[in-house]
Amino acid sequence: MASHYDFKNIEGKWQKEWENNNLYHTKNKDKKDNYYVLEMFPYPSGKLHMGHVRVYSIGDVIARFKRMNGLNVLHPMGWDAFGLPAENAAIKHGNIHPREWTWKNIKSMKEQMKALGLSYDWEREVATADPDYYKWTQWFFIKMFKNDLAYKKEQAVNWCPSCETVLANEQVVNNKCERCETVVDNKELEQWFLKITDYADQLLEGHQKLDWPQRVKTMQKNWIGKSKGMRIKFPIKEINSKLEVFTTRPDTIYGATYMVLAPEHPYLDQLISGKENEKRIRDFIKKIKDQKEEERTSPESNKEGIFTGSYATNPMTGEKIPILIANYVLMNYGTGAIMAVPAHDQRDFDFAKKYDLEIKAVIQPHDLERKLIGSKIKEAYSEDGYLINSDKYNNLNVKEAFEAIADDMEEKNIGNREVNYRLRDWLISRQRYWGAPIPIIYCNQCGTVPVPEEDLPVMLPDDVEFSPSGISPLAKSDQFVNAKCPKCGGMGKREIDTMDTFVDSSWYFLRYIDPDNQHLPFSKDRARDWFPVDQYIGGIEHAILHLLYARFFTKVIRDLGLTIEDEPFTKWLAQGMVLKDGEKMSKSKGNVVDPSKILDEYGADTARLFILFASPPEKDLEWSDEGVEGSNRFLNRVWRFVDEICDEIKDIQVNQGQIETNLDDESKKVYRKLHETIQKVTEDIENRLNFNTAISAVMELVNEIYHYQSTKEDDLDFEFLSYTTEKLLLLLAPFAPHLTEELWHKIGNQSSIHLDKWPEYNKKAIKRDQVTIVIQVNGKVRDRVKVDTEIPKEELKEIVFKQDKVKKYTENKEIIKTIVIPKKLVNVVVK
RNA sequence: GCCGGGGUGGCGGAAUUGGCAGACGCAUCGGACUUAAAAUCCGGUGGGAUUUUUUCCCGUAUCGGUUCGAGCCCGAUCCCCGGCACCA
Repeated sequence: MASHYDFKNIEGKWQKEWENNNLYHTKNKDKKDNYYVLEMFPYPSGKLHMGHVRVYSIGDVIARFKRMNGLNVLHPMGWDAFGLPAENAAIKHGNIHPREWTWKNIKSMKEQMKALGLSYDWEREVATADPDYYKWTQWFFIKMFKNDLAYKKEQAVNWCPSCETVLANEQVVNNKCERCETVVDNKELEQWFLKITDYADQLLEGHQKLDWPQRVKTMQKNWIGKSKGMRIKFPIKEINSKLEVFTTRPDTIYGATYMVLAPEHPYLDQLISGKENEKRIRDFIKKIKDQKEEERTSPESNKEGIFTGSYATNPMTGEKIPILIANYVLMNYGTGAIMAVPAHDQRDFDFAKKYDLEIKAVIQPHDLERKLIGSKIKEAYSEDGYLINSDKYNNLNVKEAFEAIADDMEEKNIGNREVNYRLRDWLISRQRYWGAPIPIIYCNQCGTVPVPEEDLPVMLPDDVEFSPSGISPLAKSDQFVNAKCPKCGGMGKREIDTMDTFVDSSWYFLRYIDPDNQHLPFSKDRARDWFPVDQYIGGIEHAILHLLYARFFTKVIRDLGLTIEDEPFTKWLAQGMVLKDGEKMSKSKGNVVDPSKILDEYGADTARLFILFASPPEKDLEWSDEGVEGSNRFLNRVWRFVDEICDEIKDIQVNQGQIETNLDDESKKVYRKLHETIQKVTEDIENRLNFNTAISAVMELVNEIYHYQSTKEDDLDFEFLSYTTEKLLLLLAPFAPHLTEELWHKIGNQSSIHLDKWPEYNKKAIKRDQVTIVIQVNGKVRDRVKVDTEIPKEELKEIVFKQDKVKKYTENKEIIKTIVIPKKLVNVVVK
C-alpha cells in the first residue's frame, strides 16, 4: 500500500468536478442568510506570489466554513487590471499591447487560483480595465463632478520623474514614489481632485462602528490629522489688509511676539517690494524654495528666516509685531502663516533664540516650582497651566482661556473657530495610458463639460504611443482628443489624463453584487441584500490608501442614494506578510518561494494547510520548507488512516443518535476528543479566525485516533470509526478541500463534502465526570488529584489535606487560608 | 518627538476570563520495521541540580509593585516592528 496520496490526480479531478457542477455559484437571495466574504483583488502581474496564496487561503476557509454553516456565501474574485506594469511591459517589449498583456496575465493567474482549489463564483468576475467596468468608474466621476466633489485646480503636486506622472499624497512615502521609490519632485500643474476632505469627519467617526485592528484605525486617524483651533486675523496697516493664521493655541495669543510666513505666501510680494533689503529677501526666498522637500520639512534641519521689514498688529494686545519669512512654515498646511509664541512652542522658541526675538511667557505651570520667568526660559512650555500677562484672561486655565478668548474673538470678528486637517484632497489625474479616461470635454464656448452618462464609456483609444513623455499618451491620439462638445455641438478637446487606479478599486466590491447590470453600477436592492462586506481580508499596506479611498467612495455612493450603508467593510482582517529568512520575499534578495513549485511538489492542500498552520493570520509568517513537509506528512497521515479502513466502513449506516451508547472505554476517549475538537475548531474559526490553533486541534484528534488504533489493534469498532472519520473530514474540509472530498467519497458518500453541514458538538460528550485538580502550597504546584467534577468545596479541601505532599509542606506551619477554584486548583497558604 | 503593536524553548508558535507555562508542528535523540536506507509506526526532548521510574530549584526582555497566585494587571526601563512628524 502506498504511504502517500496522489495529490496531483485527486486535486485535478475534483477541481474539474466542482467546475462542471458549478458548485460555488452564489444565488441572489434576501439579506437574511447572506454572508459576503472578500479578499482584496490582485493586480494581474501574471503570477501568484505567496502573499496571494495566504490571503486567498484565509478567505477560502472562511467562505467554506460559512457555507457549511448554512449561510448563502458571496465569495467573488476579480482583477485590479489597470496600472503601470502593463504599460511598462508594452514599452519594454514593443510588440504587446497593455490590454493583451493584462488579459494574458489574468488568464494564467486565474488558472493558478483554480489550482489552489479556491471556491470563487467566477460568474461574478470583474476586471477594472474592462469597458463594462470602467464605464461605471467614469459614471461615478461624473456624479462627483456634478456634486462638486470632483474639481480641477492648479497647485504644487508630487511628480514622480521615473513614472512620469503625478501622484496622490498617499502615494508618496518618505518623499519617494510608493511604486518605484524614486524621490518625487514638486510641479505646479492643473489637475483633477476628489474632495475627500469634505468627508474627513465622517471618515474619523466611522471608525467607531468598525471591527478593525486598532492600529489600522490609528493609522487612518494620524493620516487625517484633525486639529481644532482658530483662524485669527492680524491687521497689517501698511498694505491695508489682514494676515490670517491658524493656531491650536489661541489661549497663548498674548505671547505672540512675531509672525512667520511661508516663502510661498501670496502676500510676500506686496510686503517686501520697495523695502531696502528687497534683493536680499528675494534671494533668501529663492534659496528656501530651491531646498529639497526633505530638507525643508525635516524637524532636525536648521530653522532659517529673514525679516520682511513689515509689521502686523496683534489684535488682542494692539502691539506691533515683526513679520518674518522662514523655512519652517509650510504653505500647504493651515494658512501658510503662523503667529509665533516662542515661550510656548518649541519651534518658535528655537527660531526666536536664533534671531533674538522677544520671548514672552503667558502660561504659568500649576506647579510653582517650575515657574517661568520670561527671559530665563530654557525651552518652550507647552503643558497645562494658567494664564499670566494676558489682561482680563489672567488666572484662567488653558482650557477655559481657549473658550473665553475664542468667544470674544468671534464676537469682535477677529477670528473664528476652525478645524484643520492634514488630509488633502485626492489627486486622481495620471499622465499615463493604461487607466480609465477622465470623462471630460473642454469646449471654448461652454468650458469644462462632463461627457453625458449615455455616452459612456469614454473608450481608451488603441492608436497611441505609450512611451511616457510627461504628458498623457492619449494626447497623441487625434481620434481621441477631438470630440464634439455635448452642450453646443462645437469642436472640443477631451481631457487626456486617466484616473489613478485607486479610483477603480474604490468600488469594485459593489460591482460583484450585480456584475451584469447595464443600467447602473449596481442596483439598490442587491446592495441591500449583500452590502456591506461582512469580512474583508487583505494586506496592511493598504491601511491608508485603498481603505480610506474605499470608505470615502462608499460615503459618496450613499449620498448619491445608491445604498444606505456608510461603511464598506464591517470586519477587516489585516493579514501579515510572508517572510523568508526574516525578510520580505523579493527578487533582489533572491529569497522568493514560487507557489507553483510548492503546488507541483506537494499540492494545493499542503500549501494551504501549511500557510494557515504556521502562524495566526494577522502576524507575519516565516516560510519554512520543513514546515511544509510537516503539513504534507499530516495530510498523508489522515489519508493513510482513512484509506486503510474505508473498505470496512463505506457501507456502514451510522446511527448518529445511538452511537455513544455502545462505546467501550477506549472509544469513549476518542469520542470525547472528537467533540472537544469540534468545539475548538468551530470556535477558533468563528470567533477568532485563528486557523493555526484550529488545525493543531485536528492534529491532536488524529493523534488520538492513531493511538486508539494501535491500542485496539484487531478489535476496532468500525461503526464508531465511520462516525469519527466523517466528522474528522468535515472539520478538515475548509482547509484541505481536495483530500477531504476524495476521502469523503471513498467512505461511501455520493454528494460533495462541501455541500454538507458543519458538525455540531455534543455538550454531554465533552462534559467530564472527573477532573484533575492542581494542588498548590503557597502558589507552588505540589501535587495533583483526580476528583469528581461537581465535588463540593469542603469535600475537596478534605481530600487535599489528606495528601502526603500537602502534609509534608504544611507540617509545623500555620495555615492562613485555602483558596479553592472549582475544577481548577486548590492553593493552601501557610506561614 | 507623538501614537499604535510586540518581546515566551534550538525554530514557527500555544496558553481564549489572573489559576498546571511551552499545546500542535519543525528540528533533534532513542526504539520498532528493513540485509540496509528512505518512508512509516511508537516514545523522549525548556535549563539546572539530584539519590536519575526520585525529588527539588530556576525560567515568559529587565527591574519593581499588586495578588493566595502574574506570560497575562500596574509603574519604570531596554529592545524590535509599524504609522505620523518643523502640521502651527
